Amino acid sequence: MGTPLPRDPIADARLNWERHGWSDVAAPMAAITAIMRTQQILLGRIEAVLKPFGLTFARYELLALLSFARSGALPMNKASALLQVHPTSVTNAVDRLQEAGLVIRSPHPTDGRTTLIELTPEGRTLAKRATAVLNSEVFGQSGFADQDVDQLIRILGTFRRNAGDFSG
Amino acid sequence: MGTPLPRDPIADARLNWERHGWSDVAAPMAAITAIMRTQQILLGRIEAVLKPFGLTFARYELLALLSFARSGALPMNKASALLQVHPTSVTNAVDRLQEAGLVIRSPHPTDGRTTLIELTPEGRTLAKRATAVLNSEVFGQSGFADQDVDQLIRILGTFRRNAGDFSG
DNA sequence: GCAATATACTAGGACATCCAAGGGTTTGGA
DNA sequence: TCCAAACCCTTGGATGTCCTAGTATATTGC
Repeated sequence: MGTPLPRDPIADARLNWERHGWSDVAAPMAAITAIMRTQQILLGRIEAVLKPFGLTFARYELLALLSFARSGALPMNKASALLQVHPTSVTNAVDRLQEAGLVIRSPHPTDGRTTLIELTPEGRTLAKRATAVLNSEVFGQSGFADQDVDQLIRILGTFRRNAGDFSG
Repeated sequence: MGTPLPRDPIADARLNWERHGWSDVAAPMAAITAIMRTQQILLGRIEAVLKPFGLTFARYELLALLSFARSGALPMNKASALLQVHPTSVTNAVDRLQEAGLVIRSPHPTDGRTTLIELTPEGRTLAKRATAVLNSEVFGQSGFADQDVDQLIRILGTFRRNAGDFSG
């Protein structure tokens, strides 16, 4: 997984698709496979940057989300919806963040079913520090040209809307 | 995770970034986050299609890779390199595919360290059937416009090359 | 008012990914 | 020739994701 391959494996897969008579879907196959691989590369970079903070991307995302909430607190179901992950994934992340003293669970004032996740001062500080490093080490050096960033935002935004992520 | 949100959470995150004075990296942050989410959506669709076959995407990828190898067999380390995943992930996938009778492990004829993964007739048949459904249900209905597919292949191809995936 | 339905969170299980470490096989330089 | 270094695969552990099911609380409708 270290040395670069002599050929692009995804381009090769596309050629294989075409050779087998699936030319009509070869291009989307290649695009989708490229998205999978790109996500893997980016996630690796992000996790490497967050590791010194004792954070994973899943935990960081939750921390960052809370840090932008005015009160520094959110119901778990709201966090699940905004992060677009399964509720059990939020439970998992909160468990670990709570162990680390970065968030606390507190009961919802009016709805007994709901649990609020609240940022602790330590959590807020760590979120700030982690964001600064992510900005400089990952987002600031994404390797995408500016106009390509715009293209990605447009293309993937349309895709996500069509997939039912949001209606706006 | 079912109902569409009223607003695009990634666009909101971008606004938050800009509000906090990180405008210079807000766009790449949004693009990268969109890639993460898009991958999640696509993986979900793929897994749903493969589930009736008793396959996951990881196992399918290995099966497909083998089906394109002339001999229907590949060394594990080669599969690991081409699929760009950790060797232990290949071990895991092969274990399960072997239990299902879709591949068999065989010793390398000259190198005692190497294990060959070989497609069984059942494995080859299943790969073919699964590919047909993936083509029609996922790749053929990706939701990307044709020119956007080309853009994605170009943008992500450049990114992957710069990230060291391949040198070609 | 009370039962039926809907919602919120958590527990347990199946999978996948990576890392670290260990045992076997080859290769290559002293 | 021979031993150290490199390489290949597997095991064990930590994390994350999702699904299914179960418990508790709210809401709805009769």
